[in-house]
Amino acid sequence: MIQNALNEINRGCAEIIDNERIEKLLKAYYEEGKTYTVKAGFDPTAPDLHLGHTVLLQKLAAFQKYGGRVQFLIGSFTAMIGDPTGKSATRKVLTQEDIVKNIASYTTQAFKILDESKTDIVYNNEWLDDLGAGGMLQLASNLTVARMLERDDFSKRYASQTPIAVSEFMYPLLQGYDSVHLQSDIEIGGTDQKFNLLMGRQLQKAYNLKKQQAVLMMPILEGLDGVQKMSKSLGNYIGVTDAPNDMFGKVLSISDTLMWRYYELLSTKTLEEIAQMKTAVEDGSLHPKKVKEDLALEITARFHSETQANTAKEEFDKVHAKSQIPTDIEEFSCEGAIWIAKALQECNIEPSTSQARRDIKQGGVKINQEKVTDEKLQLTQGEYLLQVGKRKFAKLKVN
RNA sequence: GGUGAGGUAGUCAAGUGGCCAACGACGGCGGACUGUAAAUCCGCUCCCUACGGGUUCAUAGGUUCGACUCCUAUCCUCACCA
Repeated sequence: MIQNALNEINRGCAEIIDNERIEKLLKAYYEEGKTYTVKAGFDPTAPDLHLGHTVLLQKLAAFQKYGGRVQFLIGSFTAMIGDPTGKSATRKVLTQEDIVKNIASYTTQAFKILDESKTDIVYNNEWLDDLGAGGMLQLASNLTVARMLERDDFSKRYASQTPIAVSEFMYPLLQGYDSVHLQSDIEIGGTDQKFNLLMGRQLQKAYNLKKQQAVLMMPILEGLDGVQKMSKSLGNYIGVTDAPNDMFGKVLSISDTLMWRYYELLSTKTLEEIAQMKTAVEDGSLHPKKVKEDLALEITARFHSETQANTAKEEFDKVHAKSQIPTDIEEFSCEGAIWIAKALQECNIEPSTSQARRDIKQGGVKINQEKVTDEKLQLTQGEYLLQVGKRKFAKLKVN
């Protein structure tokens, strides 16, 4: 039993510090029914979660299955500083209203994965506000500037003379202090958080807590391109709130190699099942397309519903595999005859008439499934199905 | 504060008086192919009812028949020195 739980908890992890502690906690749960706390911090700087965040959430959910109580920590205080991790410039500071708004949409999204009854949402301003200047100084005395500058992102910024606000130095300390206050047993975060996570251990010791938290680090999920980390600013993300069709399509667009990584970090399938699929694909008995479809279905169903996921699949097959027309097409209408290039522009499927002409010349424009060859074509009264390329559609009614 | 270099299309980056709507790369778009929105190959890539016209190379003026290219001023960026 314990071994099972351990396996599931270890799955996909990049690094675990103090695995023994985790084992002991699990043992105490199975033998004495004692629960323990697992802390994860979330920075309410953006309102939307993407699959990269859900890697952590799913790990938290795994802990919940085995006696863990999640401390879902909202960095309501620290958001005002901005985490310097991986950043090359001082971050913009958020206003209180922004933070409140972000938190609300954040938690609803998170509870699609987490068990709400085993989760405590905590806000770090509740105790950090009261820390006071004295407490702050005491806290800061636990760390030397030299150690702080050892951090890659800080030293790079320092070397390149990019400004570092002193307040940013406080960030890891405050995050670590959260662990002191909450007396967390385990903290999890991304590998890029290593410094901050270890600070929790160091501070717990400094503040004479009996046990130091174990630290579990998850790898950073690659984005759709398979190279850079998934992030909104890079545009290579799958958002938790993405429409079913988009979500399904985005998963299918990843490469076959990346697909296995997503399986490991995002799927609820067991590692054995995944290994079996992998062998089957390698010896040719299973088609990789099928495997990827299953993944897309699983992920889409998690955030929407099984029915919606299946609809999305059908829709995808229809449009891409069989090059048929999608179900929902935006409709436009206009008065009087209209020039084809102008019509495409009006329907927002071409940015300019020049681009429209080019695409017509190249045979990329279709009306009612028929290729358009005449770039001077006038559309007279009637209804038309306009198409540019394989996936831009519009319906136009000419009155 | 001083000195030097530079600002060119979505990005990077050529072009140093007419051959420039401006080489090239990436990206993007279209086509072929494919299980795929991957890879590969081909084409396109400022706007305009368009074999022609219009507006571009930080901004504003100027020189010239003609300027992205020369001059002047302004704004911004970067490097070195202090």
